[in-house]
Amino acid sequence: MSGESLRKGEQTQARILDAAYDLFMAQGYHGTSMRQIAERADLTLGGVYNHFASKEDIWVAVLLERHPYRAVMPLLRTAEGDTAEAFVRNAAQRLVGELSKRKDLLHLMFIELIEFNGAHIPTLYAHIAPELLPLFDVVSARAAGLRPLSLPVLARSFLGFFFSYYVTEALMPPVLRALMGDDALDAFIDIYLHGVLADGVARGELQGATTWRSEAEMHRENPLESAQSATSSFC
Amino acid sequence: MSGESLRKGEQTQARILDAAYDLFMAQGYHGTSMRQIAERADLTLGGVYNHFASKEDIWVAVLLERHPYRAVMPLLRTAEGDTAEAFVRNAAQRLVGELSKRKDLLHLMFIELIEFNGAHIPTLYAHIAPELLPLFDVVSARAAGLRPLSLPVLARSFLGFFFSYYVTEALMPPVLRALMGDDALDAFIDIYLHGVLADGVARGELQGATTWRSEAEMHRENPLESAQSATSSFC
DNA sequence: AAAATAATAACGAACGTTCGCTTTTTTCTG
DNA sequence: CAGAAAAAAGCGAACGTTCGTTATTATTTT
Repeated sequence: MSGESLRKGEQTQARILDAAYDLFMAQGYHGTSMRQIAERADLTLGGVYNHFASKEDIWVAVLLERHPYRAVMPLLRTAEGDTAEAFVRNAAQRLVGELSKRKDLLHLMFIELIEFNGAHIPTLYAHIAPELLPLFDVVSARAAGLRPLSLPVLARSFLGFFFSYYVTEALMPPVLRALMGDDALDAFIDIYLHGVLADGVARGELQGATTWRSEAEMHRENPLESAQSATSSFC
Repeated sequence: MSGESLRKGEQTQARILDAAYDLFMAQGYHGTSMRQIAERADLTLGGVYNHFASKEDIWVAVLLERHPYRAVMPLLRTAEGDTAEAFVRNAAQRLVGELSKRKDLLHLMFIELIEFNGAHIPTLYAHIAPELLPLFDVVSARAAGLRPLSLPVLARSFLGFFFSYYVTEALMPPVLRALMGDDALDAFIDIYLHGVLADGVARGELQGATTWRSEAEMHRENPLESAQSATSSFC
């Protein structure tokens, strides 16, 4: 019962981080107490302090160990597709797929931003910087099919565009999300690849091409009734 | 000294909301105490409770009164431009301009999401639903120049894409942001209008067209050194 | 036997909220 | 317009609870 197994203390430490992660995600940092962490880790309050000196130390450990880059970067690094379009499609689907499976991933960063004003972000980036650069190489290998945008612009627009898929998922009124249907991601990818303008169209099939004009006209016909029905479905 | 002026209690109530808003933005909901709110509103702790029954009531009042839609929707409703492209450009510049001037706008929604799990979002949308629909009409009037995407997809991609401009502004390592330069927004708009693919290019000048390939190759030459220099600039 | 880990109990401080009282403001009335 | 009556607003202290943290003591693991 030794050798490859973790030492007792390391197991407990991992249990504390597990408990803290779950609670932070559900209630935020200030909304979570040390007593809750201790109880969920099957430990007494005092016992926790044998492994972490403070509550904030627990947060930093959680942040460094569970930050979303850790989960997202391998997905992007191994994305498939020879052409730029196929690669972007695959990478976007992987990214959003993972984000929607694990809605907590970005949550961690938002807690850091909101409750700490990003005070630990420099520490975080110092921790993951070595993993960032190989990612650039993957993108640059497919650069031939892309317009000559700068690498930071590309990275930021790609991540931002599909991160926003997650954010709007949470922020949008349910009734609007329902109108969007299940192929919303395909429509997002399409916009990212080809833009919203109609000028250079005729690039093949367009998913998400619905009867939206008639919807809008319906709104114009009787805006008040639409507003009221929308209002009621919000609640 | 009466008539058009506010009653005394309403002034104080507004002062409480001002104070609470500032503190919530800086420290989050759970990170802010009623005593801090009282002090910043030049009031005693007990006095606050003459105007709000609880701390959470203050939060809801702040959320309903200061939510970003209130500031953003008039900007979009009065955006100019006859063609779809001109309109999108103008609307995006207005949106991001306002977001970067007032970095707190989205913060409010994130606090709601993180510290309350969005418990008040239905209330919020019930509150602003009547303002949402006129916005749809504005977009549908310019629909001719856009590809036939559904209205919700258009709304979500537009807001999401440029909201993400704000989010990545806060999340990205400073060294990457610096690489992007000041014309990053123009590049964002361009991507939203025309996409990232090179297939339908030759649409005129392209801002942000830098020597990014050489940068990437520099990284490939000596990845470790780049990583270390990047690491050091993070801190 | 030594070192690491856990439990117990307690600390002072801060939390949201309530209370009784005084002062100010508004409204009613002559 | 004055002044009393009513209502609203503000104060200061205290409530009971929970917070993060820390000693001290007991129990396991090495």
